[in-house]
Amino acid sequence: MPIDVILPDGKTRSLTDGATAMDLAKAISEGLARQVVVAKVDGVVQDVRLPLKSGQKVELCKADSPEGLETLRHSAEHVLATAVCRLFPGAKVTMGPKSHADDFYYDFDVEKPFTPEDLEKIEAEMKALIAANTEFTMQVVGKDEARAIFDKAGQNNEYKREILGWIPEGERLTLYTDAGFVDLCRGPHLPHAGFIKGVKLLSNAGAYWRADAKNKMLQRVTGIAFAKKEDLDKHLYRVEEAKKRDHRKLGRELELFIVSERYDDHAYTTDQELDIYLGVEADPPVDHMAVDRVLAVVTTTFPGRAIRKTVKLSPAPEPGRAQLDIRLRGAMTTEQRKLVEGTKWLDGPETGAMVRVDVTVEPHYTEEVGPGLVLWLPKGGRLRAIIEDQWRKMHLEGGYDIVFSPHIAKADLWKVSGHWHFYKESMFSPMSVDGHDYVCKPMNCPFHIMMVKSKSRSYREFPMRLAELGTVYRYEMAGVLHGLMRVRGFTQDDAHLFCRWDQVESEIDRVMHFILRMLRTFGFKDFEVNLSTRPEKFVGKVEDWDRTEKLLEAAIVRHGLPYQVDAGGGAFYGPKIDIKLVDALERKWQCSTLQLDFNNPERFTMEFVNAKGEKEQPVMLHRALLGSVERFIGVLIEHYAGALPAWLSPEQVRVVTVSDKQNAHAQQVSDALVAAGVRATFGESHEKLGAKIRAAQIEKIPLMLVVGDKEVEQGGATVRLRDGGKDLGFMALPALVDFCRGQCAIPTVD
RNA sequence: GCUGGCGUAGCUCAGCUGGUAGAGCAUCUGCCUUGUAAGCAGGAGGUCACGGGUUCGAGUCCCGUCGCCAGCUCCA
Repeated sequence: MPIDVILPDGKTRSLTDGATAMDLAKAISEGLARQVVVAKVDGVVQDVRLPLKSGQKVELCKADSPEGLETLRHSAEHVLATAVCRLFPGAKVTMGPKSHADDFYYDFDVEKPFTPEDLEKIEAEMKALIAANTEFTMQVVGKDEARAIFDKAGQNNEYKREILGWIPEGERLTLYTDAGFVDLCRGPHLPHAGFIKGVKLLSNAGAYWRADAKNKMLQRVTGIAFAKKEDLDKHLYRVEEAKKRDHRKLGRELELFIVSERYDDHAYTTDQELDIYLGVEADPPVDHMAVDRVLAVVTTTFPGRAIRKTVKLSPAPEPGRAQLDIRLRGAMTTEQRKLVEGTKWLDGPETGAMVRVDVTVEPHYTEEVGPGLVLWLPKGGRLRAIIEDQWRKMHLEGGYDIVFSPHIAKADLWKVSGHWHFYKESMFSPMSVDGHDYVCKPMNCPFHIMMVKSKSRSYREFPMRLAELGTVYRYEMAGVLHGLMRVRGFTQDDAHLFCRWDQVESEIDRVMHFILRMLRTFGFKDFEVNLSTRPEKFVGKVEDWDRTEKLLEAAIVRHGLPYQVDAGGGAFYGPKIDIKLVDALERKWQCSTLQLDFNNPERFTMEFVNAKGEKEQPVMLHRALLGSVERFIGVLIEHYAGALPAWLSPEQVRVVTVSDKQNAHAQQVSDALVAAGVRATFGESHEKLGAKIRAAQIEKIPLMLVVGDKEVEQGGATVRLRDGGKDLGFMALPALVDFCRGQCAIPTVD
């Protein structure tokens, strides 16, 4: 019996029963059949080898379509696994990623980590498999059959067994085989590997089995594949370009900021106190006994010495075991050092367990601020001040009130909010002040709430919009720190909106508009939005969630932005939208966020008096536009490759002279510009003009004014633009000032 | 925090199987008086991240600590 399928143009086509998408392609034309790599059946990607059913809508996708490219990368991943199995017979194949939208990877369990040379060999083997147009064959089997096939192929390993275990008994599963390598895989795959025209292995790094640090570390090989060689070249070019734009490199070169620079070491002297840090991994009562024992040893070894101790307690690594990590900082004699340094074991009735004690001695202290803490140098400080001034100006115009709160506060505030319980580990250790724990603030919200609570509020006062450039401190794990993008002290451009329910819709809309206006001012044009909805664990009323999720979605639609819904991806306290900006290299950065909060008003028992004279709880919204000022500046630097628009440039105009005969005039030009509000400089130099121009160009100063005898005589300067190296010719002083002011004007966006 | 790699002058980097610390740029001092991306000469700059070990001898080999980089994980 023939079946009828519907093509994208709406026409139907008759095929014999059991016909596949590949059969359909062949029925249309041989040329198409050679190009098609995957089918989209009723909107779902499906392998071209699978049979179609009558009435299905079928779209045939070529390798360069989004669906085709994803399939191609997925297949490249299997070619990678094939190549590794061929070159490293002992390698155990585990798993690749769920999505193949960007790069692909495969994790392997191997004896030794791969070296860069290994990667080259693997890539060469992959290219050979691709050149041979290695076919993928598919079989649909039961679980027992699958086990037998893995055994036969010599690819039965504990990982594959575990993966097989996740599949319900009795379910049919698909296996794909290429060049003798068989793998359990949902598919779909390319007809053959020859469609992969550009492939490159990018890196090799550790990754845990099932992303759990308790599991074995596997070797993850990551690569990228394309349907055209040119696309690969374009991609590699972009990677190179990203490297050149790295804000850490430019930040140093342009003298904007430094992060965790280290300079000299200094030896301690014996009149300085001895600093002891005890990292204790033990369960009570062993922990305290061990600490007491250690401190007893230290006080007898260093009699009369002032000792400052810090103790950090955490649970034992496993029951019955305990470990102490002790760091001693301070001056000491060689004998004292020999007594305390090294690995020791404490035992005996007091501790009740074997306790491993590792003592390290640091005889020097170092000139270093600390990892993830930024020093803004004069030029970066200027940039930051420009951004913050603009931010303040726009907020005051936008109906916000600007507030300030301290950097430290009692930990109680975050106990009230509930964050202490979940995020204590990510806060800087509390400091004890007059018997109370104080912490560096990890967020600004409690302060703003307390400002609202500072007197009884009437419904007439809402909405209240409290904005603050609040620097917060979070103890991020050492491995995640990255330039300005991920730091331990950063400034949120935070604001909290408090309003009545009847104001929520308009407030959401206002914020959306405000976010776009702010980001566009900084020169970003394209945005993507993510809407995160109610997760399984949540606080508040379901109807409030549903209501506000709809309002958020409506606001996104009203502003005509492309968006995705992350169902169940919201924080426990409320739904949110995140706005990603797209930079010059088409990379996406999430900076802005707008979030409902059904938790804090409740926990902080916030209320206001409504029109009927009743107590009512206000609605709270969090929002950030730039996200973190530090990170935003990092994004700006990378977006503009350091060549910031004139209004953001720390130095907007540099006056350069042909010889030092013109110095006096150059200084006058510079002074006139400064008086007109332009950040202009002039500095004497014995270099030739070319060298001065070069220096200004490297410093990425947007405007250069050249002054020679001619310009002195005519009372002006010749203008050169950084961008394009353009020489705009001579301008007399009044026109010159106007021109520079125009070039440096802050862009207006509606 | 975990795995791997790295740490030499302000910056970018040489420094071989262990044998007296180097270059370019920047900085400083002179000379040159200069026309749109590098004039010339000279000087100064380093406990080779820190600590310990092996060795007659360590920038080099080994161990530990700190920091950075890539990835994992995390991101209120």
